[in-house]
Amino acid sequence: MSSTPTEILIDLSTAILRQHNERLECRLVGEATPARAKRLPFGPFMPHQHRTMEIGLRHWVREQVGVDLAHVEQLYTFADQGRHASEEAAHIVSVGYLALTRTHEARTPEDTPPAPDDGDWEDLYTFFPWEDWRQGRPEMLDGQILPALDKWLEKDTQAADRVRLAFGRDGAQWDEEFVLERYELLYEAALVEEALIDQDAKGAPRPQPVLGRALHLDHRRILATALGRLRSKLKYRPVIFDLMPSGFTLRALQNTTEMVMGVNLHQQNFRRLVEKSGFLIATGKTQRARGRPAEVFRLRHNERTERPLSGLRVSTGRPKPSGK
Amino acid sequence: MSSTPTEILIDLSTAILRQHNERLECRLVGEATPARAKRLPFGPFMPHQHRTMEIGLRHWVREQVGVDLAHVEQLYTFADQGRHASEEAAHIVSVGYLALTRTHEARTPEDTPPAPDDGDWEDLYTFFPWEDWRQGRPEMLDGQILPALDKWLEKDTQAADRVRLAFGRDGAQWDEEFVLERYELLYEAALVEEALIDQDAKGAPRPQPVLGRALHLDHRRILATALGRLRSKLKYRPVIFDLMPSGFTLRALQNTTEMVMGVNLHQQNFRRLVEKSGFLIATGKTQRARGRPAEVFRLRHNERTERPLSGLRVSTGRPKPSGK
DNA sequence: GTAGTTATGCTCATTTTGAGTATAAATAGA
DNA sequence: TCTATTTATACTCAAAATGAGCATAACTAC
Repeated sequence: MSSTPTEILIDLSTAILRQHNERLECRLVGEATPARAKRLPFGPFMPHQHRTMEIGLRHWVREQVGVDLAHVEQLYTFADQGRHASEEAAHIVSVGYLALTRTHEARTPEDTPPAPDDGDWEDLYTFFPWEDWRQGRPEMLDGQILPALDKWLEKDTQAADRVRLAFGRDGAQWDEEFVLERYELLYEAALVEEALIDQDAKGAPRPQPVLGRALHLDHRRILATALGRLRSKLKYRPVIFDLMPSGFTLRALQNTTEMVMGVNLHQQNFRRLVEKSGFLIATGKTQRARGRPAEVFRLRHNERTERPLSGLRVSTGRPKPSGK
Repeated sequence: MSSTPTEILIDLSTAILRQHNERLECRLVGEATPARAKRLPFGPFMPHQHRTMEIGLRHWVREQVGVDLAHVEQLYTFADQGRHASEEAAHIVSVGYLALTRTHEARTPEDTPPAPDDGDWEDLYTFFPWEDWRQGRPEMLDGQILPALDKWLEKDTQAADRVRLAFGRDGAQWDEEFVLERYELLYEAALVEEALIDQDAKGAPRPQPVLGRALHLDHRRILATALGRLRSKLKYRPVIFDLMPSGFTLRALQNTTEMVMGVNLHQQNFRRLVEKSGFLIATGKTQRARGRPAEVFRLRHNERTERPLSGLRVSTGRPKPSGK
């Protein structure tokens, strides 16, 4: 293509998440065709225009995607596009970002519907159905994933311990933060479509179940990194509020937390945790729905800078004592 | 220099840490001259030779630096070299890495001295003296840093809250993980040499105290990121063992932890914590020095893959109840 | 021996956490 | 209007984790 020895392009790919319609949603671009899956919003990094990558990113996200980002965080820089067909022009290094945004809130109950961001937002868990434990342990785990992994392990016995840890078998706990580790294992075991594409561009016969919806190139890997990082970060930094509107009930906060963590939490203890954290201030207003009206809270000082940013130490239950 | 619109080079800079001589040490390269400070070990990323950046990194580290890396972790990708004089040839994006390595252990007490890695290893805290609280709160904080920051805040009052949080004032706790935040503030307030260099290449009169030793370009920023990440990661993943030799006493483990965290820990509680974690197995051997001989432990299964990798939830003390 | 030093064992009061039960305040339908 | 249902909020209680210290063991140095 070019004669320069290493022509490198930097591509900023961003997992933009929001909470909307009782779902954790991710913004996508492009049309899904049989040949090409959708992809994350992206833009090139242009060192001459933007001093830092984050500035560049915020810029084209606002232009192309039309949302204002609350929290922005660099995730990881992937250079091994070689794991995909390297027909692409130059070498592309993609820097993955996680961004959180708030849905616009209706000011009054009768206000315009929540400004249905015209973009293409999809439920995050369509890409990682095995990560959503809110309805209990997903059946696909015991029904499809673990059997298929076991079959794979017969050949590659090396990975047995990684599988055990990532998928919480044999006394190991399911750790909801290991999103990336699980996805990578499924990729290696050729249980996700991206692996099949990479292995063999010509439609080879698909073995095994093909799990979750695919994305362009390694974008699902970036998305997995994003979810894992967000789940992890929730516990020690107050990022959850960047997914919330300015006023919200504790139940809404809990719902959002549960969406992100992929598990259900104990309501009374969640309340205790949040109240003790001191992040919130009651507004005095209430919001009514079906049962008893709920108090509306807002962030203290409208800012997160107030206290030792400890985050919500949400816990997903104590490990059951195994044998011994 | 070149006519291509965006010629980008990727530079892998690595903070390689080890524990040696009762110190937490960092590997440096280059000679310090008045014009140029030392720098972190680095190498270019060559997409044609190495499939992933980490592979490339491990390769040239072994060649040039001559150490085997235990833990390797990508930290952050910095593109704003523009914050430095952009006379440099092309645009350089530097990907920062954190790597941990073990010092070679003498097999018997009379063995060859611990293979004094011929490289240039320096005490990490010469670059961040304010981060070491093992001898108590560093005097330079109240003596130099905070007064200078206050003076700076008179002009830029915006940053007051960031300073409060990062440096733990007005009831905020000192959070040992905020290494980067503190360094960035010192940079912005022009209290570190790198800031003076960037602002004005020609030796302008140095105001203020100049804190800690400087490094090339933004390498001290990478190092700050490394220390912060390591301090944070200790608490939830068992990375500390990648700094330890194969057999060690609990006191040695505690010393290493204290070096990293920059604080002293309660010995008995540390022991309880480690024992409960189940990471270690007593070898039956003991190691004698001055007082009662200490038992030598080693990692379980010689691997970290055993259990829910919870890390050592080291605590640095409960926040003192302030007013109310 | 004896003093000093370090490792290890154990106790104890608090705090945090997981898991309930109980009560309050609304809606929806008979 | 009454009643069942739903949701929010308040409290309780036992178990586990945590912070701090005392006590003892097993050495070295003199």
